[in-house]
Amino acid sequence: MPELPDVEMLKRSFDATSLHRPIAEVDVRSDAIVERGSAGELAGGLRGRSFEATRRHGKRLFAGLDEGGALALHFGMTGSLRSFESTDDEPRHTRLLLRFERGSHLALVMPRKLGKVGLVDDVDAFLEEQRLGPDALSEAFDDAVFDAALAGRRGSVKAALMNQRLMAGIGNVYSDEILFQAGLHPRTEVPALDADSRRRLFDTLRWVLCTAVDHGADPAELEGSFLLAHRSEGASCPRCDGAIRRIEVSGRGVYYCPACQT
DNA sequence: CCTATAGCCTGACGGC
DNA sequence: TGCCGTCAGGCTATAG
Repeated sequence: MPELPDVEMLKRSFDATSLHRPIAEVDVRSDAIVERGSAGELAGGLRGRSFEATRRHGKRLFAGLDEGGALALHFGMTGSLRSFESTDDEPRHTRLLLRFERGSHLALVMPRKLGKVGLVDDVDAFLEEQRLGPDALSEAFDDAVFDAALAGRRGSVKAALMNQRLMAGIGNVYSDEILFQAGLHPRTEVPALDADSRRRLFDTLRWVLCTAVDHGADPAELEGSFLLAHRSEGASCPRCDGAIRRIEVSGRGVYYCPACQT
């Protein structure tokens, strides 16, 4: 699930359920997903604290703590958050469980343990250390920055869009969506784009991400003109009704419409 | 700098 | 029903 629009939704639900409540109990169920310190240190650093505000950067979510520092969340391929009241409602595959005072719980649910959680002192320093590019929906990421990110690249446009060091937030699904909306074939190479098409690609990228966020990153809500809900071999193209195809590009499954994307 | 590949993990799904 | 292969919305390390 978790690319930029999805993580934005997770941020909103975090904000709605889990701010300004002292954390009474921390249960780390999987040591494997803890980074920068041990499970014990993570639990110790959270217990008694409360979250004051969250910040999203690309696919990452940071929950700032009342006495400084932040909990950094990375959702991997299958991570999400669930808030619930009764212990009986704890979801399957809970890897980190927080119990707040006054009863409510927050679970980091992650069937495949490909994500990470950890404590960071300073979010900006962490982003720099990880060498993450600008968030793809931030003000700082304008068409000039996009152009600069692509300058001198030899590989595919898709790989560039998904490169978190160039721009943060786009993964396999949304890169497919952007290419579909831009009418570009998934194997299009960066040097094949002139200034005009780069500009159009940038506008498309912003439009796709904004629209996805506005519609709750929900495939059902984006049904109309989006490829998102048609990611299977032979599905019908939402634009031309032709057959969607699946090909392999650098080890990832790519869905596209051979008629619309040339 | 860039690509391709394997690996990390686990579950869902389809075919036999 | 059971077993097996394939696929899955991320990312890193490695080799070329």
